[in-house]
Amino acid sequence: MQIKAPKGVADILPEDIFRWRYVEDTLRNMLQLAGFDDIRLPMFEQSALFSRSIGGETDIVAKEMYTFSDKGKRSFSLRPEGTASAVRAYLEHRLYIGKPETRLYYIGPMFRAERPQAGRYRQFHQLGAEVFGNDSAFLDAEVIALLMYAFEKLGLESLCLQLNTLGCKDCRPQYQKDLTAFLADHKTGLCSNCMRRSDTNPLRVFDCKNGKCQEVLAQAPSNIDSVCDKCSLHFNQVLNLLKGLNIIFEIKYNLVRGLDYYNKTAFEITARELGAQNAVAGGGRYDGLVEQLGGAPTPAFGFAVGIERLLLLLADKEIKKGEPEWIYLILLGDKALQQGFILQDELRKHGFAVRINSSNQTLKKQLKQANKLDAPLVGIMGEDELNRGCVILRDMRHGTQEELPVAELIDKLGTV
RNA sequence: GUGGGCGUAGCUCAGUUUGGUAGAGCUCUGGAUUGUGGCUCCAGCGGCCGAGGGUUCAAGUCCCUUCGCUCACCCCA
Repeated sequence: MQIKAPKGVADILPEDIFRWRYVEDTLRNMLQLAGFDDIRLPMFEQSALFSRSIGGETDIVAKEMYTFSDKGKRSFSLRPEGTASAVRAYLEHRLYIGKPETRLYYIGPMFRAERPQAGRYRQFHQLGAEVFGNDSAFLDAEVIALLMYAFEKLGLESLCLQLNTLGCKDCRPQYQKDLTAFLADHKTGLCSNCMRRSDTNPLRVFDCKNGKCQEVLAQAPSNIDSVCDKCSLHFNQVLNLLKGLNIIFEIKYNLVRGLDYYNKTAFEITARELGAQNAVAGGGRYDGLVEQLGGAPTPAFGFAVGIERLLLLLADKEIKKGEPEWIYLILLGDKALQQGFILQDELRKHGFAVRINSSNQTLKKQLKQANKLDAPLVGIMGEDELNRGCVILRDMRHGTQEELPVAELIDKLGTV
């Protein structure tokens, strides 16, 4: 039996790389416009980093992490997301020193041991961005707007921006308590799924499609009424700023994120076309996390974009490849092959991309191979050309060619 | 972890209902005479029909088991 890639883990093949580059470059450019710096974070961390930040009871930590121990007793985990690492690096290297705020972004693979399905993989790629040290609603709106702009540049339409406020450490616990108490009182009216959820993830109950559950929930305490004045003010400010930028959004009071560290603004950008796993980006504010991981109290806001999901949305889009100029040397006979080999070396040292055909086959066959390789230019050297110190330069796109001295080839290529 | 769908050539798939010699298109290789590619035409290579067991004179086809892929639940990017 052939060894295959693990379930949910995919090769990104050469023929698809240009699509990845297109998406990554577009997002990178957008982030650079807003002063984000690139950071490269490790792909595994001490397990405790994730359980402490994401939350030990969350699905991500409780059942989706790839955890292993090294030769000692230390437990490590492949990162299931990037924010925890970013915060860790921010603290470890004192990236806050000398700056009023710190803006970071990173891009790379994340790992979650879930059952794969459309848009969900065990190794997948995220671009994440984090801002530390700014508690203003202007930041929330700025970053969300930036992301929407990037998606617009990518040519994505019909995306849906959903927002919610999760409250802060002062008002959220009370709401959670109220809601849990309410659900406990009305357990009999709920479906089995919701009964389970009322313990594990109470807010999720609002998502239920069951009509009976919805009837019960109509009486439930509402999130928006329960957040404190400060949170409410912050949220409304974010909404107004977005409106001022003509960004269309909807408020989704049952939007809840699967990571414990979020507070206040939470958002998700979804795409109908994607099927069940329809979130292409998600994020929000996490003002308590830096402190929780041992730093000074530091407000923070961040998001992550799922690259594969973005690529799924762009699957039908024509993306231009950018065909580089290069020359394929067709060499007929041993002497020409020797000369061509040296010429290949010289051309590369002058910065021209070049490959020789060392098969010593007939001209016809070598031309066919040039065609299959999509060579834009071909240099032909046989006995005749060799004797005259010349080479035929053929443009494969137009089918035109000319003969010129080998010495002039380098100059000529510069002008093609 | 739990369900549904699907596994036949490198790729996309017929063939399974009703058991009877393994198929098509694309790709690939060679050819259509001399040192000029793409287009066309001709020929050819390529398969333990996912794997194992069972029924049968006979299994790609029917039965059981198993593995893989995929979609969905859950959750998330």
